[in-house]
Amino acid sequence: MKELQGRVLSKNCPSREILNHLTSRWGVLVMIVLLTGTKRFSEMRREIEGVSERMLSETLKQLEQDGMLVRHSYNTVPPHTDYTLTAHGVQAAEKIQHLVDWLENNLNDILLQKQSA
Amino acid sequence: MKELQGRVLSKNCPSREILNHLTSRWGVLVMIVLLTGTKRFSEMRREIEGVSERMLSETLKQLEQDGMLVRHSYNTVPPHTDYTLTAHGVQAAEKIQHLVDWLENNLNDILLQKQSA
DNA sequence: CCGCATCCGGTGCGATACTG
DNA sequence: CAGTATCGCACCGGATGCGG
Repeated sequence: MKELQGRVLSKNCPSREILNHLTSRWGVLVMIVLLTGTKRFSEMRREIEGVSERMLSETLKQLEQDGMLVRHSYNTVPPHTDYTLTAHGVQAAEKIQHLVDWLENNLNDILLQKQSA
Repeated sequence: MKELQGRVLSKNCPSREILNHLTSRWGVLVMIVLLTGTKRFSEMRREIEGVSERMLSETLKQLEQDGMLVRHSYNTVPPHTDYTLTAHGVQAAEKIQHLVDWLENNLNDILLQKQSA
C-alpha cells in the first residue's frame, strides 16, 4: 500500500486538481467571500477587486463542479443568480480563511523582514 | 479607517501578492514538502511530481523573497543547495497542511458527490 | 553531475464587446 | 444582470546551455 500522506504530490491524483481550484488565484478569494454568506455574481465581482468577469465565471464553474458551492438561478427579469457554499465548501473555506487570517495578522512582520532581506 | 477584514480583497494590498505566492500551484506543494524538513532542490523536484525545474526555481525564489524559507548554498562540486522553512514559513505551511489534510480525508466524499452532480 | 539561466512554442489570462 | 465570444499578450512549461 502506497503511503497516503503524499497524495496531492502525485501527478495524477484527483486531489491535485481540486486543490488547484481551491487555491487558485481567484478561487481562494471566492471561497472567503462566500464564507460571509450567499452572494450574487456582480456582488462578488465588486468585492474581489481585480477579478475579470471571465475568470470569476470560470472559477465559480470549477468550484461548483467540485461540489464546493451551489448555483441558484431565478427565472426573473432582470436575471438573478446567487452562489452559496455547500457543507464541504464551508469546511474548505474555513481552512483557507485561517491562512488568510494568519497572513493578515502577521503582514507587518513579514513585510519588515522582506525589507531587511 | 477602512475595514481591515478584507485586505486581501484589495487589489493593491501587498498581502494579495504574498497570498498568491503561498497558494500558487507549486507554492502550496513546496510549503507542505518543506514542512517535513530541509530539502535539496532535486529532492523536491522528485517529490513534487510534475513540477518543472524552471517553475520550482521561480517558486522557491518568490517564497524566499517573502521570507517563508531560506536558501543555503554550499560551494561544493557537485553543487549542493538546500531550502528550509523560516518560523513564518512553518506557520503558513501548517495552515496549508490543514487544508490539504482536510481535502485528502474528504476526497472520497467529494468525488462521490462530483459523480452524482 | 547539480542547480539554475535562457530561449522558445503553446496555453491561459484579461480587456472588450456582445447576447438573453 | 449574468454571463459568453473573441483576440492579443503574458506567462508557463520543456528543452537546452553552462558554470561550479
